[in-house]
Amino acid sequence: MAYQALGDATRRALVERLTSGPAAVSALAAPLPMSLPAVMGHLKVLEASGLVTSHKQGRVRTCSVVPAMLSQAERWISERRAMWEQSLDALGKFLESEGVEE
Amino acid sequence: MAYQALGDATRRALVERLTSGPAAVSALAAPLPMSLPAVMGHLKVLEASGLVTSHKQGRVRTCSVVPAMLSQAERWISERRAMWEQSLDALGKFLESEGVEE
DNA sequence: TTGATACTTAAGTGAATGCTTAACTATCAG
DNA sequence: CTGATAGTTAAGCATTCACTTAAGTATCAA
Repeated sequence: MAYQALGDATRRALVERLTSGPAAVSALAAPLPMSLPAVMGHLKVLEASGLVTSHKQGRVRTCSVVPAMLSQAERWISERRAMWEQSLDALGKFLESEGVEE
Repeated sequence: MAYQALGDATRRALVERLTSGPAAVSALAAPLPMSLPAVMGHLKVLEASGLVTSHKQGRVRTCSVVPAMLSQAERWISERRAMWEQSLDALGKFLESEGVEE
């Protein structure tokens, strides 16, 4: 799932960087305080989760985000939130009964 | 961040269960194929991430989701997706220039 | 062909995770 | 008080993670 992939700060930074356009592996690695193989590992996770694609031309591998996957993660959360809001009445009663502030 | 917390399947199941209303620790643990201390650990992670709150009355600890935190996670993704869509033109040009199918 | 570039693979390490069982502590019911 | 219930803490263990360095492979440029 996408959350596993997005659970790491470095990978979120990679996704964030890629949202402004495709980039080569070394370009992605340059600003990060770690070795290139480490960045490769993160890209592999992102690609396995479907959030990112890449293709190689010559010796350069170019990566880009797959917006459909971001949408999917967004939808999961959105559905849960909607479900929760449906049961806000229950929450209200619960909080009252327990005497919790706010 | 919330993604770290949502990265685990058990914790997503807990959040999902809680979206239909508050529940006690043992009620949450009952359907899960693991020990109660293990579930406690997951709840601690969820609470640390802000996705879940709990309070104890007598010997029962009741847990509930914090919708604001789900919204925050949703917003992060939403913003990234919007940013990406802004640069869809760049992607189009990129794909053309690389001769990628679709 | 020679050297630099861009990535890839492999091996290894330390820390964090996810789990277990066992031993408590704190209610609550009778 | 006594026993059952609800949760908590502690110790230990196997696995996974996020890195590292070192040693490749494949282009490309001259």
